[in-house]
Amino acid sequence: MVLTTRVDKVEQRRLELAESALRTLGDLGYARTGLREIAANSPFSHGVVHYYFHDKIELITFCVRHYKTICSRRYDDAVASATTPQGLVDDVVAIMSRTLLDDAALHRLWYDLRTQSIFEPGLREDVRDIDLLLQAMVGRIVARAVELGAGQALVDEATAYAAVDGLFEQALVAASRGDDAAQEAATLLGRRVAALLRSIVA
Amino acid sequence: MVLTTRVDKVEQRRLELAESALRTLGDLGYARTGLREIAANSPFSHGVVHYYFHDKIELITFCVRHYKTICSRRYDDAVASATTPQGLVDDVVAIMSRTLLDDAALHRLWYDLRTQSIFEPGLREDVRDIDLLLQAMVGRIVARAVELGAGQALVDEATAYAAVDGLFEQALVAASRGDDAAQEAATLLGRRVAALLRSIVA
DNA sequence: GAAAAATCTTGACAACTGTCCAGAGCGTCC
DNA sequence: GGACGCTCTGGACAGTTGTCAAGATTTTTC
Repeated sequence: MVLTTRVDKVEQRRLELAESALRTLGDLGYARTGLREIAANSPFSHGVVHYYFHDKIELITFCVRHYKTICSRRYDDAVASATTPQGLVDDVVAIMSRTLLDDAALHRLWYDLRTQSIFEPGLREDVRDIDLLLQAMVGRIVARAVELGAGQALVDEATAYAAVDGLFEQALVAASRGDDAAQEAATLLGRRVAALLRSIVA
Repeated sequence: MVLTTRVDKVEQRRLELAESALRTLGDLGYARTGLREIAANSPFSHGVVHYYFHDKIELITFCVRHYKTICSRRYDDAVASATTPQGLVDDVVAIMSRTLLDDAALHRLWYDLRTQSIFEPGLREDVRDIDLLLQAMVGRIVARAVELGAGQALVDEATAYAAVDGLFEQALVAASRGDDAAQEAATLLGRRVAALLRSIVA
């Protein structure tokens, strides 16, 4: 596709800047991330940010929206291909432990921005959208476990999501203490999510 | 106790400033809270902060330590006085829903600072201490439920804490959307924590 | 009551922030 | 070739930040 309209090129630049912003936010956190730092992690100078985005908030919002396209379908293959409840839990837990280690910056960014949304109303709607997407993701896992005969769901979708999410955030905080701690956190996360899932669908 | 040593007075000033910092941080969030704003919410001027604290980090750290003395014993009475598993869960859930509404700023601050600790190593140890304290708090609730004949614990203490904490954070984020949303979040939180507790100790 | 010490205010500093803008560089079209 | 529009740079702006220090004020000590 050589034919790139002007609109396409603009959208591509916005994506480039968003990727750079995601990297920077995941590294430094929202409180310490400035527009210049984001631009420094991109091929452009700091002025260009305001050429493609009206606001800092608009850029961050764009980032958060971009994030959801990366995350929310992560377990779909495992859900589709599982044949036993045991196998489903094993696969899900393996993916979760791996993404904790591989995509740590992305996850750090997500929890940071979700917390920021408490103080910054401009972020709330987008954060809420993603939360619902992630909740549906967990819901599909639970529903599939029920379908495979693991039992019945003892809590609703929102409760299951919040509980699993709590475990993931706990692991992410623990993983920030260093490489060894991250490895251990990933192992514990796997065990704990498995135990929890078996408790809430039985 | 009229006899106040010099050390006592210093400690009292540090507490006053910490209280003001807790208020400000809970209102504005870590990213938007400056030393001048903290001082403005206290009877002192901004320069005095560096008279009692070497650093901004030292002040924040002191705040976090102060926070733990407020929070970690919140459910002890309910745990001690409960006579049935049902009654225990009801009491705990009632306290939790109430503190979500009454101490929202304090809880906002806690989740904000815990996330900041991912990016700011200077906060990690204190945050970890509090996390362990809160975990023990949840552990006492679960252990008491078992003691009262609710069944056996299906997950370990850390898992139970992370799951309940996930529900609480979910409710806090939802509560930030306004007064009506906060009321609904408190109700849902109660129902969900009760359902979760009954699932993990059965 | 004077001297000394502790406490607090005020203003300054360098560094940083988000935002904006004048102009340079560029390719495209008449 | 000249004019035009899109893209990007780099600097400037007003405001904020954490930090510090000189001096005023209060409290303590002798």
